[in-house]
Amino acid sequence: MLNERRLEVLRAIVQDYVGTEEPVGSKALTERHKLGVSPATVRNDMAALEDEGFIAQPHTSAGRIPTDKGYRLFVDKLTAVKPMAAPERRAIQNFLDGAVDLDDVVGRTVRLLAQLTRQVAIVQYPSLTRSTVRHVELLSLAPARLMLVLITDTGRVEQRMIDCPAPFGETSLADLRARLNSRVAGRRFADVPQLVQDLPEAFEQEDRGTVTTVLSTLLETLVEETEERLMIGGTANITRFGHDFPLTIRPVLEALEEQVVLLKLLGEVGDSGMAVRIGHENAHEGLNSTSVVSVGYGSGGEAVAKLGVVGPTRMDYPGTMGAVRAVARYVGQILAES
Amino acid sequence: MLNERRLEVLRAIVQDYVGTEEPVGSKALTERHKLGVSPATVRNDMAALEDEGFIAQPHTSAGRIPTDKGYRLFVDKLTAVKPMAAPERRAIQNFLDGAVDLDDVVGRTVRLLAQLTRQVAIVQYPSLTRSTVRHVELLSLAPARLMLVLITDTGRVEQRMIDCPAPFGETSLADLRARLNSRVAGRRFADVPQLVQDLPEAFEQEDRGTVTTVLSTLLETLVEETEERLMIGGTANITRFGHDFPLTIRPVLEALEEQVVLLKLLGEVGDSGMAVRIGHENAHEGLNSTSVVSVGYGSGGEAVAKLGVVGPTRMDYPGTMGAVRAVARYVGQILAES
DNA sequence: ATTGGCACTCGCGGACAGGGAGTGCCAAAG
DNA sequence: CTTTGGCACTCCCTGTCCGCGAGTGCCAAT
Repeated sequence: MLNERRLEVLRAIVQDYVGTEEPVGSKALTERHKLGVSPATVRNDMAALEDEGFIAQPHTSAGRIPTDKGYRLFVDKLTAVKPMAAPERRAIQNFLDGAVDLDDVVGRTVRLLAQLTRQVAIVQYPSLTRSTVRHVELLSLAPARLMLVLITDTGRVEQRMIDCPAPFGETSLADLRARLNSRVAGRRFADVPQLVQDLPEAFEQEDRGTVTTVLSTLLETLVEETEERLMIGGTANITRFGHDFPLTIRPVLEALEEQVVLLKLLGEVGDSGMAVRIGHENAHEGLNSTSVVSVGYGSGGEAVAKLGVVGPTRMDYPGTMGAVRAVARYVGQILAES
Repeated sequence: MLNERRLEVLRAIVQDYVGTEEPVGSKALTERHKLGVSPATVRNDMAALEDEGFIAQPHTSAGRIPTDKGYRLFVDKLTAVKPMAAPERRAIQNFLDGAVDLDDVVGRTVRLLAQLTRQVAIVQYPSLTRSTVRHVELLSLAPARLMLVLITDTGRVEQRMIDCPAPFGETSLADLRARLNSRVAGRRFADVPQLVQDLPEAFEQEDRGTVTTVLSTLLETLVEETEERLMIGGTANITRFGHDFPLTIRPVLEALEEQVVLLKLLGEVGDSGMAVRIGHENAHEGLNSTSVVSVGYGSGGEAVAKLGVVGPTRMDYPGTMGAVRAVARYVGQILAES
C-alpha cells in the first residue's frame, strides 16, 4: 500500500508544510520536488496517505497537511538527525565555555537552545540521584552549631544548619570531616547511606549524638535535594507557533508555568537517546498542538538530567533534533570538565 | 477648563473602558453613571477632554478611550488605592505563612500576585548589599585547583572553581583560609575589598599569585551575588492583555525574558511608596502598551527589594494597587519573622 | 451653560459574485 | 495494473456594495 514513492510524497508534504505553513497541493508538490510523476498521480498517492491517516485536509478542496501520525512516520523513517555545521558547533562551545557556575551553565544552555531552535527551551538541573559526592565540608559556627556543606561532582552545592545535641570540639570535627570524606568522596548518592552507617561507632560516646545528627542531616539533604529543578527560556518564541496561535498560546503558557508538568514531560523520555513526542502523544492536553524534543545529558556516558525544546508540531524536526543533541553533548562536556 | 464634572466624566470613561474593553460613547455613559446631565453635554465635555489629550477616539465616530495621560490623571487624582477585603488578606497571610525558605517565599509571592491581579507578577529577591559574610571555605581539589565556597548570613552559598598559577600546599591553604576568615567573617560585603587588600603581602613570593587569584575570585563572587535576581510568574495572563494582543504580546514576552530590563523597570521606582508607570512612561518600548505597578518591600521599615505586576494599560488600577501593596506588606512581615 | 435636534461619518456584518487552487473520478494510454 | 490528462465540482478567499447602528459635531433654542 505504501510504496517508496508515497513515502517520498509524505516527506515532501512535511517539508513544504514546515516551510510555508500552508496546506500543500498536488501541483505545488510536483513543481517543488522532482518526483518524476504528474500531479494526478500525486493526487492518488495523497488519497492513499489520507486513508492511512498520515495527512488530512483542513477543508474540502484545500491542500493537505500532515497529521501527528504523519509527522511520526516522518521522524521515524523518513529523515535523519541533521548534524550541526562546524561554525555553529564552535559557537556553542565558546558560549558555554564562558560559564562560571552551574546556574550559569544551565542559564546559558537554555538561552542557547532557545536561540538555535527558535523555540521554547527547557533545561533540567543535573539530578542528584546519579551524582557523586565531591566533598563534604563541616564548619563550626558556634559551640553547638555546625554547618554542613555538600558539594557534588556536577558543581551543585547544598548547605544545612545543624544544632548539635552537645558541644563538639574542633578535633572531633576535623576527625569527622576527614572520615566522612574518605568514605563518601567520589561515591554515588545512592551508596552514601550504607557507607556511613557505622560511622558513629568510631567516636566517643559523648560525640555520637552529634555525629548521628550530622549523618541524618546529610542523608536528608541527599534525599530532599534530589528534587528536580529546571530552567526555561525563549518563551517569546511561542509567537512563532503558527498563525492560529491566539488559540493555542494560552494553554501552552499555562503548561510552561507548571514545573511539575514540565518535569513529567521530560521524564517521560526514555533514559537513553533522543525522544520526540508529537502533538497528542503529549499527555498534557495543553500541549496537544506542540511537539517536544528532548534528550538526556550528563558528564560521563550516563545521563544525569534532561533538556529539550517545545515547539509547534509543524517544526523542522531534523534541525531541531540536531541542535538539541549538539547542545546536550557540549553541556555534558562542560560538566565533565568542571 | 477642567471643572469637577469633566473629571467625573473622565473617571467614568476609565471605569467603563476597563470593564468593557470597548470605546465608550456619550449615551452609554449617561446611562451607566448618574452624571445628571444629557449626552449632549457629555459630548462637549468629551471634546474638551480630548483637546487636553486625556482621551482619544480610535476612529471618527467611535467612542472614546483613555490615553496614557488620561490614566495618569485618573491614578493621580481621581481614585484611591482600594484596600483588600479581610478574607483576601487572611488568604494571603495563610498562603505565605507556609513557605519554608527564601526561594519558597519568593515563589509563593509571585504566584500569589499573579493570581490576585490576574497579571504578570515580578518579585525581586531581597538585595544582598547589606548582607555579611559568614564563612569562606577553601578546598583543594587537585594540586593546582581550588574550590572557593562563600557562605552568607542569609544562608546563601556560592562556590567557584579556581585554577592556581602555581601548586599551593596544604599548609599555605590552611593559612590562607584562617587569615581570610578572621578578616572577613561577619563583615559586610561592601567592606570586604578593603579588608583583604594587603593579604598577599603576608605570603611567600611563590604563593602570592595564587592568593591574588583567590582574592579576585572572591571579590567577583561578592559582586555577582549582590547583583539582583528576580522571579516572574503568571505569564499566561498576557493573553488577557486585550483582543489586539497578538501584536503586542511578542515584545512584552521578549522584555519579560530580559532580567536586566525588568530590574531597571523595578529600579526606576522611587525607594518609598508605590509607583505606577503607564504605557509610554516605561522606558522599554516593548512595554509601551503596558502599565507597571510596583512597590518596595522589606523586613524592617526599610525596603530591601521590590515587587510588582505588569498588565495592560487598561487595568483596574485601584484594585491592582491594593493587591500589590497588601502582598508587599505581608511579604515584609514574613521576612521579618524568619 | 445646557439641551434637543439633525446631518454626517465610519465601522461592522451580511450578501453576492468572480477567481483560483485543489480535489475526485473517469476513461484512455502505457 | 499504473499512470496520466481532462473535466466537473467544491470551497475558500477577496473585493464590493449596502444598510444598520452607534457615535460625533454643530447649531439654535432654552
